[in-house]
Amino acid sequence: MKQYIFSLHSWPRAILHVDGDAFFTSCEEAIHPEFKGKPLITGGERGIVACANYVAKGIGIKRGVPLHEARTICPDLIVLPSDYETYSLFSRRMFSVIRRFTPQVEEYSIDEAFADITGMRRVLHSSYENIALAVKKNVEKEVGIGVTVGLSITKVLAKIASKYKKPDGFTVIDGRSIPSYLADLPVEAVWGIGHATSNYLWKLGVRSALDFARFPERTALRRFVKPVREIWQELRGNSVYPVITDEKSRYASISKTKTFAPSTTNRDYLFAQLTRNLESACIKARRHSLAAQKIAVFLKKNNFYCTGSEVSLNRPSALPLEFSSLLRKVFEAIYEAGTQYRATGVILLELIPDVGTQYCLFDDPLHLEKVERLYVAADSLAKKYGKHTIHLGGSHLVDRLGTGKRGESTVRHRTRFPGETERKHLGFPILHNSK
DNA sequence: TCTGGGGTCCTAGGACCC
DNA sequence: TCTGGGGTCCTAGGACCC
Repeated sequence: MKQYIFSLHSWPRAILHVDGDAFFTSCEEAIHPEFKGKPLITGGERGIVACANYVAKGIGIKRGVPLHEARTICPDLIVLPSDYETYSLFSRRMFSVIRRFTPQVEEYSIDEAFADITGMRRVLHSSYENIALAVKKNVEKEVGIGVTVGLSITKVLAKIASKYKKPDGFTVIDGRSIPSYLADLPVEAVWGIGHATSNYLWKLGVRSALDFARFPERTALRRFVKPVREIWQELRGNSVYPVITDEKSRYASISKTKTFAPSTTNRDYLFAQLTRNLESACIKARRHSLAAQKIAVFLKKNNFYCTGSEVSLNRPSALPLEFSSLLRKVFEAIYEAGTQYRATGVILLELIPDVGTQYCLFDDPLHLEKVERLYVAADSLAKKYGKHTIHLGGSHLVDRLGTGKRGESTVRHRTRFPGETERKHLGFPILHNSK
């Protein structure tokens, strides 16, 4: 068995990386052809450029630029809010076109896919290069957006190929031409090599991707940590990253963070922000029928350092009320009076499908049912009137109305909160309308 | 680069238990 | 009570990516 797997990977694979060109704006142009050829950006709702089309890029409007600056550069700029629902639709269409060529498709992000077409030449009566070209042509024709395609023998090399020329690029890196593509590529431009690693490699005398690929094996195995070792292998043409075909519908985590300007020391304000983070995260979790088994809470200081804590729950949940007294306790443990904080965040972790409530021995099923019904109602109201139509009352109320010990669990070592007292539920929680 | 928001994976080292 | 070793679980946090 082992031998079989090994031999399967011993001949070169053919891997495609398909990358949407200025994806968000391309989707908008597909819907509104009248925008084509004009400077266009999305991100209007956040005040910064999320995506710029190539016309806008040509006059210096890049991702991350503040809107007012972009408008100064180009008064005629067309500014649209990002419409993720629509882009997801285009994304799914792109993936389904690629799937016609091979079932081995990885939905890497909303605008990127990897596809393993190894062994498809005979089936499709075509060379790998022509299959790759056909993928590009078909996506463009059927989805109506431009894509860049890279073809090589590993994922990292396919990524380098698609990056080599864009937009509307098509690059093939076969085994023999690997060195010529890596020679002029700075090592920090390789997928997976960030600041920390490139600094380290710099000290070892590695400058280009080719230096990295040619790094002696003995030293590489000893000096590189696993992720770096794997990239090193991939650059040398040894495929170690599989194309992951699992549906990416399940999140491992859901986070909500909020940065505020100016920063603040105000404890009530910070807690209220955390409460809102928690609610938003839970809304998203419920939308995907997921429940968290763990929650992380953090505060970001002005110097960008975060203090926070992770806590396990004794029962998976996506209902803020069940977390609320826990949230309070974690907050009290990490908050330092007088410290300026610039952001808050909540992360729901270890998400599992929410298959109805699993009651614990000492839970009160009647109460839980009430809480659940409440959120079903809240979610349907949110659908009609928008998020946060209904939310938990002010932070002082949140504390008083905590659901007591239920829903909490053992809080481990560094985040132990002694002196916890059992609190009886005070009746139906008070909610108020934010409008 | 005066730094938004949403994710994933890996690892060192502490806690706890023989 | 002290000492040592080994295994497992878990958290904090680093590093990267889109």
